[in-house]
Amino acid sequence: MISLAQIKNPKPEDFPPELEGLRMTKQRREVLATLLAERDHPTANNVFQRAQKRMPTISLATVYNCLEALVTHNLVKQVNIERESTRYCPNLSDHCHFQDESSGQIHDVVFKDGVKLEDILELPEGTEISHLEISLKGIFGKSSLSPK
Amino acid sequence: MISLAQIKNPKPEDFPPELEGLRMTKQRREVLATLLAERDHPTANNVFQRAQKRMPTISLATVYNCLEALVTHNLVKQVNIERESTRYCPNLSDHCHFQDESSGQIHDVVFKDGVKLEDILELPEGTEISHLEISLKGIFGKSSLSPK
DNA sequence: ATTAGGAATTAGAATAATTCCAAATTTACG
DNA sequence: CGTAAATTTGGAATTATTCTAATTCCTAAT
Repeated sequence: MISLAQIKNPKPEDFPPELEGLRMTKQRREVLATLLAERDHPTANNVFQRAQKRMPTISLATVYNCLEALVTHNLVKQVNIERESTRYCPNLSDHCHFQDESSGQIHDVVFKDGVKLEDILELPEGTEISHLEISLKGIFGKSSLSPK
Repeated sequence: MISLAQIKNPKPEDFPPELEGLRMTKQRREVLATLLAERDHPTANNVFQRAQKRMPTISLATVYNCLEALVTHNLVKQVNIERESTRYCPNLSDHCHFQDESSGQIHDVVFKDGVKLEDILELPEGTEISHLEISLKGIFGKSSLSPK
């Protein structure tokens, strides 16, 4: 099954009427496409402003509703960094978030090779993890790649 | 240097007038003692209610101020779990937080032996971590120890 | 096509945690 | 002791998010 999150820049039209059991309404399409178009971890309000450009009648409440629906159906992840407003991320692979303190930008960070967090924590027998979030702050080193 | 956080049940009177460069006012003493007395990750409001019992004139705003001061001076840590209200934790050792979904209780979880999170993340050269938070949710297994 | 019924959208009101404010109090210190 | 700076206080303000109730939209059965 091809993950839609992988598609470069899908237009709202690209989404089938149902996705992961979620009814794909015009607004949900728009919100999802907005998230996929610019993967910079926008807040609900950011999404609202961007979506409004293509769909001027969409409301903030709807954006909240759509985001909630998308999160519930595992098409989008919520990103919490300290007490800041919630951000949204369409990267569904296992990763965590690093906020660079100078730029404010949030970077996705992955685990090295085959590391699983469960393996490095002292958890009692029988523990079941249903949700896990790691967030970091600091100075994000200039990756030697991607010059400019 | 003996860490005050280690003392079993310190009374407010136990704190010196300065701690980590922080002026220890009556209220700050009280808030810190409250946190150390019951280490169950209370919210600001929980702390307020408890502190009020010994100091009926303390205000919620002051509790917020004191908590902020204590956090800034590294005597207390803030605990964020998803969008819930901030909780406070006087355990200063490296650890993360696991919220049991049936009881709502929050458990401190430590890393196995000598694991450092930095070692398992794919971070670009030169990255400096200034803040790091890991939070988990799920079913917290009954530790075979501590029967009752 | 038409329509009934459930789901989704909308605008605005409501909520709740947290922060701000300005005045009163306390504290440190010369 | 007297003064300046820091802290506390109660209440107002803020802000992200949720709720509400009315409307609109879909679906799918006739």
